[in-house]
Amino acid sequence: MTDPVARIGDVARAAGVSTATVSRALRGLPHVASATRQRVLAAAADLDYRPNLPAARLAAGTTNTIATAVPDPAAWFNATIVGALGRHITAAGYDLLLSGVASSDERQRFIELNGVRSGRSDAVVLIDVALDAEIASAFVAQGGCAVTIGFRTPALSSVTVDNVAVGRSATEILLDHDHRRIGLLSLSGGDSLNFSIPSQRAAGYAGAHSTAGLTPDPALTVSTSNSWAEARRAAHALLRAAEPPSAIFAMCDEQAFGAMLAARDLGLRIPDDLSLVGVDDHDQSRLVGLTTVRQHVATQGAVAAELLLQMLGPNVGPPQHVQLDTELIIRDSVGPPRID
Amino acid sequence: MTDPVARIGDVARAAGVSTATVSRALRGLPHVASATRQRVLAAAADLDYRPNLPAARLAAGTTNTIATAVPDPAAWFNATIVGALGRHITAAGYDLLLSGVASSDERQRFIELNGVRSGRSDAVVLIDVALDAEIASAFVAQGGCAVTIGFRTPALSSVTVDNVAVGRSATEILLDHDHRRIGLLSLSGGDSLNFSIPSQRAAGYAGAHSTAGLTPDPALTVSTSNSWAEARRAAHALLRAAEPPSAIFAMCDEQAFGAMLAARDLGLRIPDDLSLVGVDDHDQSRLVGLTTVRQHVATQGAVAAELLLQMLGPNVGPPQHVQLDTELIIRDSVGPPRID
DNA sequence: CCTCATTCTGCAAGCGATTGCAGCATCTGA
DNA sequence: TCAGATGCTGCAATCGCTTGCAGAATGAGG
Repeated sequence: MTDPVARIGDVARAAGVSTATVSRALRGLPHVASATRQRVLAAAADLDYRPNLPAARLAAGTTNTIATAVPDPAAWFNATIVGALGRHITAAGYDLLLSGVASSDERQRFIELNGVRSGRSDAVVLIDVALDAEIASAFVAQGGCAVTIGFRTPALSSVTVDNVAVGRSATEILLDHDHRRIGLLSLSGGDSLNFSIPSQRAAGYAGAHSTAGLTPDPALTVSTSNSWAEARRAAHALLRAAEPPSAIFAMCDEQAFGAMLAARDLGLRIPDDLSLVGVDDHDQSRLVGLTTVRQHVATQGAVAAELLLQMLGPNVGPPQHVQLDTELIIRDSVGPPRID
Repeated sequence: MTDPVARIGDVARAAGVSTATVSRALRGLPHVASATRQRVLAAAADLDYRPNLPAARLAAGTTNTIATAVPDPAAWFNATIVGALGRHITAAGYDLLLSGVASSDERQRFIELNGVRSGRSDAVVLIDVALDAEIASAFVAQGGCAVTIGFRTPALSSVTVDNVAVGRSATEILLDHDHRRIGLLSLSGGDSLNFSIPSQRAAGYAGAHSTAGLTPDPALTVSTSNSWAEARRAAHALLRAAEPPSAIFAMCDEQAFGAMLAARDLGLRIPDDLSLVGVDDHDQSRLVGLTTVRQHVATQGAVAAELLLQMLGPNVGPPQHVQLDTELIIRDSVGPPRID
């Protein structure tokens, strides 16, 4: 059962060289005669040798692993980013470690666990899991390497979108259609992950209002998770209030889907009885004709990977912050308010 | 910058004990006096000590890591499973390594990379990435530990659903509504990952037909990926054929969404002009009123985690195969065929 | 033919934990 | 008070690979 697996020494013996040479040959390092390299490769193949990773990592002091913290790995947005991120870093020879980080305790734990000191990972990417500037600085001071997606901390590289612009343009299209009571389905991020996106989009929402000389009714704002079921309940409540909104801005498409369900429950047609704008441009948004502010999600993962690989490369620079464009995608969920 | 990080030796010195004792104390092993343990914990906290993982793994010969192979981590089904899986194994103190495995080459590479010998992971879970029985046996012969989700190989533990029953019940409801030309949107799995699910569901589709004394028209079957865009094109073609189907059975809800789009493109109403059944019970299915065969996706991940942890425990048994129930969820996408 | 530069290659010292075994206290019961 | 348990600790050997340094071999130039 536990057959003796080949070690580097066995390969060395078989090839008639030292372990040092085997190590170099197998990793394609220079200073190995090509004849020798061939011999080593043949011996390794012959013995079906696999280097032992922990040993290599211990000796080399590097892990070739990138750890990701994700509030909810099953959410479309996160899954899409992780997919893109994984594809890129895997191509570069890194492993992807995935951690669900749903609470600030878990976030704290994640940071501690993945400091350079533990040798668990070479770098870290944080998705939507905002960090105190202080913790971030401490992290890099210890040699930590990180990029954040969805929020920005000076000390860390980041990839973001302009979330106040997102909130603004979503609100504006509604305003432009003469809506005056616009509900806001805000996003609650886990418990207290300092989730900054909702407040920024809300700022855009408020900004658009004030530009139009209006003040939004605070009663029209409710927070829910990105689950459509929860959003549905919230929208339901909103729509059955004494003075219901004629339109809803949902901070993510999944919430908008929930709002659609609520509208259907109440016999409201979209956009005749209720206008709706979301954010993300979820795969399914097109299906249901949802007008939304698209952010290029997979691209965010790809860019993050790029930043990471760059940081892990030979010449490190200061943290970089890239902000991606967003665009309003007009479909069929926005129209003029119904005239009663 | 590279401040001297604390090693186990530093903690030992600070606590006035040996590294052996520190190691035991920190891991909660027995045979440590509680006073000593306190002293060690205090010293460790004081120095902000983190064990070096590669070193620990090398010495202990165990990695506390589980590697997952997933064809497409961004797909809803996979993301949901990974989320559930991750939650459970993280709770048990394991790390989750995620690998996208889109081709059979990558699958092969994944297996090689994650054999016990490499010390990359303690166990492996394969999602929808079927394996030759031979490779599977070789894997366990070398001490590999694995559970598969979505397909079954004798040598490995597995969690599955009865996919022919799935195909059968989806088809039956259509047949029961007097549909006689039922289109089949089949799933093509990457290139050649031996993706067995489509053929099983297709068998159920054929079986239901023959039970009813019918033979399905092969021209009504088309394969696409699970992208709704691709499914949309395929359904489009199907519906514009000379003799279009009056109903479509889509092997996953995402495909069904694509079919819905196609129907809309062509001005067909559901279920008046076209009936539709999917599989999965995707989050959004409810939103669009899709009748579907639900499989409990998150549960599959949870059960897989359970099997894994059990296999990694002290007493290993033979591989276990658990098959989860499915259920037909009736919504609004199935009706009688239109009478021309 | 000699010297110097240029490649290769091997030696051996780490990397930072874990753990079997032996040794020393302390405790128990007679 | 003494023998035998029992409970804590420490010693030191490992785990398997990487890498700085020095030595050997080869080639080029004069």
